[in-house]
Amino acid sequence: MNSNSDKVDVKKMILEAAKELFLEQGINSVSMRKIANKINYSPTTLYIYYSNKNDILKHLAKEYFSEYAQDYENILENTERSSIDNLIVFIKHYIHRALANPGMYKLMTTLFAETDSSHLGISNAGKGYEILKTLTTRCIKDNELSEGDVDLKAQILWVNTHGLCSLLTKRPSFHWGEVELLIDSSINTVIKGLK
Amino acid sequence: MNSNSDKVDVKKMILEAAKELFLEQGINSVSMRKIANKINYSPTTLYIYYSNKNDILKHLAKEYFSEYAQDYENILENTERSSIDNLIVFIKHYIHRALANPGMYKLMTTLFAETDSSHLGISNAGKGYEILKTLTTRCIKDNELSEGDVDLKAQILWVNTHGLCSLLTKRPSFHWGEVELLIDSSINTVIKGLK
DNA sequence: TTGACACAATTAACAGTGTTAATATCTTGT
DNA sequence: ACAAGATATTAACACTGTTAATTGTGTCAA
Repeated sequence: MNSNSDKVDVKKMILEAAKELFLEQGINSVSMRKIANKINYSPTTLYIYYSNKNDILKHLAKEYFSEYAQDYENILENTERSSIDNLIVFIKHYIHRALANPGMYKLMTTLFAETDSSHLGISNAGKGYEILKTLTTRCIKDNELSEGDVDLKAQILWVNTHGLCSLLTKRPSFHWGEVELLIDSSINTVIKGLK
Repeated sequence: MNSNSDKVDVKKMILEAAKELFLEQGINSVSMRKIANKINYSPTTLYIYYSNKNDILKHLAKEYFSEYAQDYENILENTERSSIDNLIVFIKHYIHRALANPGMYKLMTTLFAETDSSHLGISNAGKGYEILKTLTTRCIKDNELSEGDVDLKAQILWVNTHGLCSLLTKRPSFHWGEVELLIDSSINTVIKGLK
């Protein structure tokens, strides 16, 4: 009785419709009924494929985090660049991914901001930091960064990276100057300080 | 007919009850009815004093931002410390305020993360950056930071400060080492890089 | 004392929310 | 052709933000 009677993957259809609506109207303005309407299904059908609204968000988050996993692997395995250049490439890649998709980035960080976020079960979330740490370790070994607590250095880099993503996506109307200049300068400043 | 028949300020009572509940359960889990129940009023009474739920949030945000306005003024007017020390004091003060009240800080930043946040009308929100810029200007004048674009330098400091607040409040369960060490190191690293 | 008027608070209701239980409708294998 | 299983729907519950209409309450002028 509905128009999408092809043998499409309903589970994926729901995810796509939800993503589109969330980006368009924000999490709280999108109801299960709206998602269902968009794909011409009854609201309760969504509960056959996902246990609840949060579950849909969870799957979207998983998708988002795993989407660039391969890119990260490639950077990790790169041997042509110097270790410090490789670190910078990773950081910039991370930032530009957030800026290219500010809505999704905000959605994900909003998820974490909620009280029950600790039990959200997003495994890939902490992966960014692990890569950062690995790259930092290599820089120290190659004498491109000073000796010292690796975790501390990686966390300082993370703080800077996250700060850039967070502020630039959350406050796009602020009178930033040239955004690319800010990104470059910020990264260079921190790395200079870490040397 | 209700127990709070003293001549208390109902508007303030609502704000306090709302704040308590929001911190306890998160914005979305708190309904107007819950707030009303807490102070033994009918739900619709809230609409006499505030135009809607967002209005309550807005007032809470205003309160939060103006609460420390005097502290900031004091730092600005301090003449005993060197300009660079004064800058550091401000940044640390800002960070520790966020860490002392992570729930409130998360609430405020969640507010900004929503789509309609630009029209939220929080005037004090951008004040932190203005102070940062003033303090940075003084540091440059006193030769404690290198010459160059003041806004760029202030924004780099802001990025770092915000990153610390955001990550430390939003991901308290992460295996940070000694938090104070991270804060100090992070600030020192950026300032060293800016010199 | 009465009446008028403003203020404070309430009841009832609307449309919309997430979610569940019970039911119907299709698809498939035998 | 019929049973079984998967897929989808209808109806309902308790709850949400919010509004309109109504009640009570206190103050002041006549």
